[in-house]
Amino acid sequence: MCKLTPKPRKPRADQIRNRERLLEAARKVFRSDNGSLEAVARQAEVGIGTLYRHFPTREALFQAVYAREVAALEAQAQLGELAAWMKAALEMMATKGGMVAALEPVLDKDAPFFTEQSARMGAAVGRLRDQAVAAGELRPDVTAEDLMRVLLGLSYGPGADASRSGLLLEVFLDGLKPE
Amino acid sequence: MCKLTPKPRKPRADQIRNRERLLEAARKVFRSDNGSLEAVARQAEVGIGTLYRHFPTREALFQAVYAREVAALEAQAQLGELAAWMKAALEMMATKGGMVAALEPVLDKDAPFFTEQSARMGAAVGRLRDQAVAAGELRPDVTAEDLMRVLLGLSYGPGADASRSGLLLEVFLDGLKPE
DNA sequence: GAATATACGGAGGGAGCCTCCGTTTTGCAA
DNA sequence: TTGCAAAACGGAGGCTCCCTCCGTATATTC
Repeated sequence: MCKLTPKPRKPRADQIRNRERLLEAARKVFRSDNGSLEAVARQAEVGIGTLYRHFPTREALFQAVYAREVAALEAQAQLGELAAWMKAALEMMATKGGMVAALEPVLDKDAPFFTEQSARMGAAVGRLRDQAVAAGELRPDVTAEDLMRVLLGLSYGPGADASRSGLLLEVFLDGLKPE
Repeated sequence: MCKLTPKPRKPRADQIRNRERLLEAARKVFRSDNGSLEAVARQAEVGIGTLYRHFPTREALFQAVYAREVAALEAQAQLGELAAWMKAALEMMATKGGMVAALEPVLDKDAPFFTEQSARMGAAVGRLRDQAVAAGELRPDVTAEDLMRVLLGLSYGPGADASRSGLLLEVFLDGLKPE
């Protein structure tokens, strides 16, 4: 009388367990190792096939791992302080190297589909940015994507130096004022 | 009577020819393909072993390919205009994706040896930066490495968008003024 | 034209990516 | 409980890339 959908089965226990193991392993491996997916599977003591079934693409795994970080940044964005938010985001990226992975998809124009994570992230930043523009605190020709790009650029790639990126963000924020 | 060194032989013709082919092939492959070294060798119609003999590491190949670009930027730096130079560098990177590879080594603190290319590049930027500081046009707390970092960050990695990076550099340069 | 230093090519071993499918486990109904 | 089909598991296997090593080919030199 209740379930009109075919047959809702309880998810299997091993499925849940393995997913958890994989996420845990991925966090470790992404932070140190070269980030090979096979290494993640090994660390999780799970077959490589299992990894791919849970997370069909590398992206999917990244997204899942850093969903929590995204949520935190999203919450922080509620406060409505653009400059403060960018500093917090930078901080987060500095301490948690892999965090950048969560930002990437937002910027990838070619992404086959806008995932929920990146959509939420993008929306949060967009809101912040719009408020700042409305308040006359931000050059209107700078978009939310631009802001993400800079954050990513400052903390990503070879030569990224956490001890300097704070200063560089400062410089950038200075330049962001209109007029 | 002249050569005290053992036996100076003329370099073989095929050696020179192959080196040229490899550089040409590398330029093409780095710009489009995934940048696999095997692809470079194939494109050059040369054995993989030959590639490795000429360029023992990926870095070595990159460096050779972009040595000319570096020289151009170095020349441009002679003009002594920091802002103009950064714009030119950005432009170059936008049109020639692989150019970033030439900048990377400058930023890599862990590089086992400071190559000539990166040393020249670093020196050129350092000079520009010092002049700008002396002229009171640049915050003295920003180093030459910082400048490179930003250039790299704006044009490198996922989401890099040549059409936006010009504006972002503008913003950054605005923020660079002291006071 | 021969000798020999020099360069060439690619086989081969290691590793990662991803797919596919036979085997095992699990939830559910009888 | 027991049985069974759905769901999940694991890893072999086919592909590509990385890099080394060494037998073969060739340009220079005498």
